[in-house]
Amino acid sequence: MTQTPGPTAARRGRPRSAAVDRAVIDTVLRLLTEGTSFADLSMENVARQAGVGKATVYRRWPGKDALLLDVLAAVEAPPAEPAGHSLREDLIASIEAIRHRTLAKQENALLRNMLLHLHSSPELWQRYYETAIVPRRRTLARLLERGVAEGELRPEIAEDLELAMDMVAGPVLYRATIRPDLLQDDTLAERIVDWFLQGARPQDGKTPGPRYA
Amino acid sequence: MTQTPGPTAARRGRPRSAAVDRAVIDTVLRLLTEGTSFADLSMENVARQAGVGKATVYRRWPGKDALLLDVLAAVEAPPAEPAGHSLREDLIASIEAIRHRTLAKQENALLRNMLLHLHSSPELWQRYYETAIVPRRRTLARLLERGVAEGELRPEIAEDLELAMDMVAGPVLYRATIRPDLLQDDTLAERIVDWFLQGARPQDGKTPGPRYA
DNA sequence: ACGATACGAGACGGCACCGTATCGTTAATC
DNA sequence: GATTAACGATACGGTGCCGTCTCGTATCGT
Repeated sequence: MTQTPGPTAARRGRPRSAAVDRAVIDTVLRLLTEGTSFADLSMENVARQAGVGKATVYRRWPGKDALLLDVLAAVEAPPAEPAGHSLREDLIASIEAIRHRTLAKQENALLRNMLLHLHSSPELWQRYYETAIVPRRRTLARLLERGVAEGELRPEIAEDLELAMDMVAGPVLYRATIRPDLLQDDTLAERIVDWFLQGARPQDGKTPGPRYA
Repeated sequence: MTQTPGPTAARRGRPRSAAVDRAVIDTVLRLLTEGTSFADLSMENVARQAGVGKATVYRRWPGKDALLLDVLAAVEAPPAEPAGHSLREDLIASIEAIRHRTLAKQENALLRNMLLHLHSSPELWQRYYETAIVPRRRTLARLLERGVAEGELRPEIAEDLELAMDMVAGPVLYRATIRPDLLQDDTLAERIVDWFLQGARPQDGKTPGPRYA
């Protein structure tokens, strides 16, 4: 997998079984979903649970980090791309997608483990970030840019798109990580987006603006 | 510590050294700050680093979890309570406090470790949540309630105070956990609060409201 | 058929940590 | 000064994982 010996050259002998790769990766995902942390994952136990020889695992991956790298690559990128109706509806769909994704045990387990290793394993984090976060974020960015272009959002929003994205996605992601119990609310995405838009639309006439007491 | 044998009864023999408690807890905090995760912390190494006998540690705490419980209790509750000037300024100070706290390595390490064990160690999470999160949250809640009472914020905000708090604190906490690189901006708290207030103030006249395309 | 390679199973030595016990020493109370 | 308990140090047996290696078997190219 990570180190296929011959490229596409006529390889001799018995070929590697693709079923083994799947079995190992599926087992890791299952264990993570069941609450095992990265640290508690052992090559030994993974091999045992997958019904696979330990040497077979080491033949494919030199160690746990390399295996985890492939596990992250295996969680498929989301199709997403709401790109449909009104800005409001698309934003709601986008936030709702985040909410649902982080409610799923597997995604949640991956996220929490990756957050712990954000600093200690930059390579792992990089892979996770680009697989799981960047696509969603790009979708959201395009939505906001379109909103600005069509005059539905204040022009200043385009100047710091990162902040705008965090203003609308931050609340749900905060709950996803710190208060998962408050994530059940089905109307959450809608209420967040409406609130966000209230401060994001062009001001008609008298702008309230920062008022000092 | 967790299990002082005699209450205040005239204890015989050599008394336990308070310096040992501090040395052990300080060592744990140091190791965590240096990047060691909860899982990688071993009683053996903690004792060694603290210059303390292993049995001495076990005399105070039955295991790692009990020790960590006391470590969490040792991070002092913040005085905070801005309670000063305008609503806007108090909100900014409150958000800015969150930003600074999560920029500190020790707080950051604790937060990340706790997030991973949110589900697996509810007792630990409980302690951390009440020590580190609840006080800040209560301050923020009082601020918003006061804002509503004085007519600076829309009355509906009082109906779901949790959501309001997450709307204003979510963005910075999102960055604290997932995008620490975007947390350096000194004007961040101010911009978030102003944006938040723009959607949180009472609407004068024509309310934009949800607009469908 | 035959050589090459992957397979599951598991033995191997080594290592870090677990939690307990045993030293001689130290600092309290009686 | 005798008793009592905590101290640092260190040894103890036990456990789980590491990464390598060797079996006998299965599956491919030639």
